[in-house]
Parts: sequence; C-alpha cells; structure tokens
Amino acid sequence: MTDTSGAVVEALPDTGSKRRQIRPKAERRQQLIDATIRCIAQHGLSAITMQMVTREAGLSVGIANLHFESKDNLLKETLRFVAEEYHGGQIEIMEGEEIPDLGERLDALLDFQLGRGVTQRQKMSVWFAYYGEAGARPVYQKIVSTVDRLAAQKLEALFTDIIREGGYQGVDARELATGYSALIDGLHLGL
Amino acid sequence: MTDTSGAVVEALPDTGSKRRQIRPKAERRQQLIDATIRCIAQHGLSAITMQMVTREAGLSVGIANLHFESKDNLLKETLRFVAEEYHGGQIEIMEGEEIPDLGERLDALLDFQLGRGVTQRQKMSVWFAYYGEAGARPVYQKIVSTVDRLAAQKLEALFTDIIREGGYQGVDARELATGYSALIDGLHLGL
DNA sequence: ACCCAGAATGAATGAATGTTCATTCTTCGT
DNA sequence: ACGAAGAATGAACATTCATTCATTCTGGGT
Repeated sequence: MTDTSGAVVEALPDTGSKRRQIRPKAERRQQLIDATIRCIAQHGLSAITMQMVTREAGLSVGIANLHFESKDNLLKETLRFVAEEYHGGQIEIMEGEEIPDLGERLDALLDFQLGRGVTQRQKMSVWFAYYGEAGARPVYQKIVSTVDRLAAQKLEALFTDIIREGGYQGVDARELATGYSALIDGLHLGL
Repeated sequence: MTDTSGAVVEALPDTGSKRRQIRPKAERRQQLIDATIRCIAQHGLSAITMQMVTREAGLSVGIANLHFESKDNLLKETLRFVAEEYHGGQIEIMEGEEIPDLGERLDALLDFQLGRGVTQRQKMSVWFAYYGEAGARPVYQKIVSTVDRLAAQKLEALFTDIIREGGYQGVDARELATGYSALIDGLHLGL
C-alpha cells in the first residue's frame, strides 16, 4: 500500500508490457493458436493446460474461453490451422502455375515438406501429437482427412502429369502418390 | 441385510464373476498392461483414466498403484511392453535362423509389420499415441530409441547381406534401411 | 472531454482424477 | 482346521484444472 503511485511503465514495445491491450478478435485467436502450437510442441498434447497456453500467449486465463468456447474447441481449431497450413502449402505448390517445370515442382514440394525451421518442427510435433489421438477422436480424423484427401488428389495429379510427360511405363500414379506420402510421413516420424 | 446367505455364485468361468481372486504379481501386471493398451486404442492417451483401465481389467482402482507405483509408471511400462513386442518380433525374424533365405526373411518381416489383426491394430494405435507425445517426454523417447536403434541395426545388417548376396551395386544398406523403415511407419500412419 | 460497448482480467467454483490406506478376503503352510 | 502374510478393495482425500462471471479497463465515436 506504500506505492500508490504505482506507474512503473515498462518502456518495452512488445514484451513484458503489463498494460492491458484491446485487439481485434481475429488477432487474439491467432495469438492463442500460436501459443497452443508452441505449448503442444513443448509439453505434449496430454499435458497441455489452459493456464499454460494463455500464459505463453501473455494473456489471462479467461480469454481462451472468450474467443474459443472451450479447451476442446481451441485444440480443434489449432489442429485445423496446422492441417490447413501444411496441406494448403503443398496444394499451392502443386497446383500453382509459378513453377512450370514438373520436376522442379516436385523438388519444391520436397523442400516444403522437409523444411527444417524451428516453427516447422513445432508444427510437425503438433501434427503427430494429433495423429496419435486421431484414432480415438472422430473430430480430429474428420479435420485431417478432409484436407488430406484433397492433397492426395493433387499429388496423384502431379504424378500423373509427370508420368505422361516422361512417357514412363508400368507406373501407377495413385500408388506412387501413396508411397511418396507414406515415405515423407515416415521420415518425419524419424525426427 | 435380508440376503445374508449371499452366495449367488456365477457359474461363468472367466467373466462376470464377482469373486475376489488372488493372482501372481506378474499376471496382474500383464492384465493391467493389456487393459491399458485397449483403453489407449479406444480412448486415446490423453483421455485415459485409472478408473477406465482398472474397470477394463475388471479390477478395483487401488490395484494399479499396488502393482505399478503410479499412473505415469503404468503408461511407461505399457509403452515398454509394446515397443519390445513390436521391435522384439522384428528382431527375432531378422536374426533368427529359422528362415534361411534372405528374401523370404524380408517377406516375413513385412507380414509381421503389416499384420492386420485387431490386437495388432490396437498395438499400433498405442505405438503412435506414444510417438505423438515422445517429443515432449524424454522418458518415452529413451524407451523407444533404445529398442529402435537395435532393430535398425539388424535391418541394416539384413540389407547388407541381401546386397552382398545379390551382388547389387550402388546401394547403401543404411539408407535402404532408413527408407524402408520410414515407408513402413508412413503406411501405418495411413491407417 | 466524455462515455460506453465490449474486450480483458483473474479469483472463485465445481467437477474430475490420481493416490492413499484401513479394511476385507484368499490362500497356503502347518 | 487354523492363522498369518499379503493381495485386493474402494471410500475418502487432496490436487489440479476447465470454466464462469463480476469487475476493470480501453479506445473509438460523438
């Protein structure tokens, strides 16, 4: 009670500022999703806590239930974000017309899939954490499979084009796509 | 209190009997591990509960902490069991002398790895549930990597033999083993 | 300069769950 | 038959955590 003047205003522009800030809903949502990704990568899906996430985001506990109705929903939306980013990125490379050469396009896809940034690694942790739970949670399965199926189709189409262009014989584009995907997934698992 | 005679003895040999039974420690441990596997496969690693597991095993709640000191330990031991069974089975096939022909040995390995029984599928669910958490739990990583490394060595040795026997050129056994493992893992993920 | 809609906070709440342990029951050796 | 060793039980306890909501605070509109 001796310090009623209080105001030791932190001059830091971004971090550590204790000042309450009002931001648009979309921004807060993304902020929380990002924090969730980092928390899952670090502590695992089953150890995650609302306190943990909101703390990591630098916000109060109540805010998670303000922007997402529940923890379940936050986790669901986080999975949706990661899934869409991962597969969306692939699809963009595959069907985008920026890279005309098909072989180079496949290279770009590989680069994207095996990218090694910290962020990418975190996303992969999250991806497989959810994969581990998918067997028991239909909601997760649905989110993943929806976006998965589309990427698989695009990949098959790419291989079909490559096979046609190269005039290769006795190769099935679908099987090739399945094998390729499995190989990439397996390599990811190998950390 | 009206039914002091009580003894409505269920004639069922295995199931439904409410009679308390005393069994050797090793048997109870396995019983609990099996129940844990089924529960994880059905409900997921993060939704699992001691009540769930002991209920599935047909035992009381206290017994889990009697034979394993804690939930964490039960989960750890369950992972160890699954890991050892999965990789142990592979190693037995690879280094056992029962199948002299190397190609047939590889076939047997594939059969084992892609086996499709209900039990096998449950084990795989568990396997990947733990994989999803491994990034955040060093204990899990250690259990898996210990047994994983050994299997990888055996696989590399098998490929080395096959390459030598066939006189193949320009193939690296280690890379082949890595790729093979990744492919199998990836195929498993595809459920 | 003032106001207020609604964004943000965090102490309080209640439900869920891991763990304990006093008690009950089973089995085996004598 | 009997008694003791210890296996099994499950009600009770303590903790942890998601969720709520009364209150505080912010920033744009007037």
